[in-house]
Amino acid sequence: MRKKAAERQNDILDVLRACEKPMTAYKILEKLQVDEPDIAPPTVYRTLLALTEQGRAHRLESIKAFVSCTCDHAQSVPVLVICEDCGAVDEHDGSGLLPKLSALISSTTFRAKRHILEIQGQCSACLTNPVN
Amino acid sequence: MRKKAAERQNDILDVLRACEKPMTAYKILEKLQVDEPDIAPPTVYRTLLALTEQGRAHRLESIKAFVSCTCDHAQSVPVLVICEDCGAVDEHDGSGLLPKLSALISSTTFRAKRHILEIQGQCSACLTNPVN
DNA sequence: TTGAAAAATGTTATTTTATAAAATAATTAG
DNA sequence: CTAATTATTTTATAAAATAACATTTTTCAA
Repeated sequence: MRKKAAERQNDILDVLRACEKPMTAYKILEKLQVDEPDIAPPTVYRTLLALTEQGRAHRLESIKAFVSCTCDHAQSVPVLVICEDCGAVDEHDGSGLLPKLSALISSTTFRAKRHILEIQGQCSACLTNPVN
Repeated sequence: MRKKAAERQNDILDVLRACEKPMTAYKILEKLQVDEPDIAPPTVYRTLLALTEQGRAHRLESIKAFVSCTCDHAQSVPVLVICEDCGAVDEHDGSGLLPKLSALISSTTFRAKRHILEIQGQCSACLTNPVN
């Protein structure tokens, strides 16, 4: 028996929501394989592609991992804030940055399709308690 | 005979400058191996790390490739604009975005170390001439 | 000097991430 | 129904990155 794409997508979103830290594709794969041992990498990557295209999940390019979207899925400019120490990721809506961003690049001549905004550093918890 | 790090860094910058398109670590490796067949991946990655830390090169996280810096190497917020069609990359200084960015994230409680800003889309040449 | 400790670089091997291509199953149009 | 199309899975491999270890160079105190 094989699963419909939508069902698979929900499975993976469930996995992402269950861990509040970002997960790599292969970590997700491991989790899925607990119930369905025969799942292979392409299934995970295909499903993650669908989820990110829908805006229901985000790919953290700089750390090769995925999180579920916690903001408005329709927003076009997610700003992902990554703590280097504990790995926690916080999401913000960066649409307010668009005017400045467009002004910066020659926006009359470049058609932007995707904005990638990631910020790496230390979250307050890790600054306060460096043991983390 | 082995090379000093600084010399190696210049070699790799030369490679990056010679091609105006972004290069992956392994493409760079291939170029270097023309003259020095025994170079291995870690040499390239170590050198690229030094170059990016110095700001002399940038890593395009979303396409796993590198370009030489064409702006002020000291700038902290490079905005890298990537054409999906022809692969060309344009660099801008995004320091002007910092106030808005800081306001967006809870900057009092998060200490930002690195900003990653990449924009994917179509450059004017590819919009005009879709054959590219 | 010289040779022991530290730093830098090189090498081997492996791990991690990602995808191409082939195979199979489901769906749909006739 | 059943052939054609589309979607999904499987197998196998490619591509990217790094861990661990080995070697060379440098530094500097004795």
